[in-house]
Amino acid sequence: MTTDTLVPVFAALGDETRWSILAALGEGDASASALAGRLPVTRQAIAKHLAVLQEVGLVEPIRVGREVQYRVLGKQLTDTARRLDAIGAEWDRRLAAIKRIAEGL
Amino acid sequence: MTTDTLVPVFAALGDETRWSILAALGEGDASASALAGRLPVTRQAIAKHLAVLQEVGLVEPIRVGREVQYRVLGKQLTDTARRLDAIGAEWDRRLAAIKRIAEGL
DNA sequence: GATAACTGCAACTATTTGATTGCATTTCCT
DNA sequence: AGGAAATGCAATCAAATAGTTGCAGTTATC
Repeated sequence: MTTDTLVPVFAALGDETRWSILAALGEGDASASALAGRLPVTRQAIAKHLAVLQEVGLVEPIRVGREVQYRVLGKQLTDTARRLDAIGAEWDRRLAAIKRIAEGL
Repeated sequence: MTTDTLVPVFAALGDETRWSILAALGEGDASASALAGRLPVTRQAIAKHLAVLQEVGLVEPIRVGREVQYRVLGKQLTDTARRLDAIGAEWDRRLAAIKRIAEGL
């Protein structure tokens, strides 16, 4: 289990604007144009963010006639959460082991 | 529950070099100089990364004589994981509700 | 007390990236 | 068919950031 696939997901999640997009999509699917109506950035900026989010599997495009709606994918978030939790627990486990050895037990 | 405090943590985690620092620290506390011996970047670059990681609570400085050792904090990672999991689950819950309404149930 | 090792600060560079404007293209609807 | 609304692509700009070098300040150790 490497962090190769994990890091780009965090990079994607490390931007406020992308979170506001995700938050909006969390209330229902929407197109880039529709999102541009609600957020203080241009449609093109939103389109780029959506491309980033799609790249890391946080969002999925759905063609509906002439527009492309985007759906947020909770699974990717919960999967990422599980991996993070495992890594954090592993750190604490190892450091506790080192401490035990240092105390000569 | 806002994402204000969450986003900087992700921004910090969205960099490969910082992960290699975290991975090294996961095997035991170390100073910036010690880390510079193992990683292909300068001590000063590592110092900057450690400052970022400390800022978001992923790492903690421990003064030991003339050097400053850093310890990785698994709790911050597991806490972040819980919040992520909750958000992802909420998205799926809402979208399922919308789908039910759309189907007229 | 001198020297060596470690940390801290500052200036600078190059790359990345978030955001914009402008235009071309596709697709629906009357 | 023609107009309106949506997406796609390209060039450009400014700010953020990862990285470097150089030097000053601290703290052990001999």
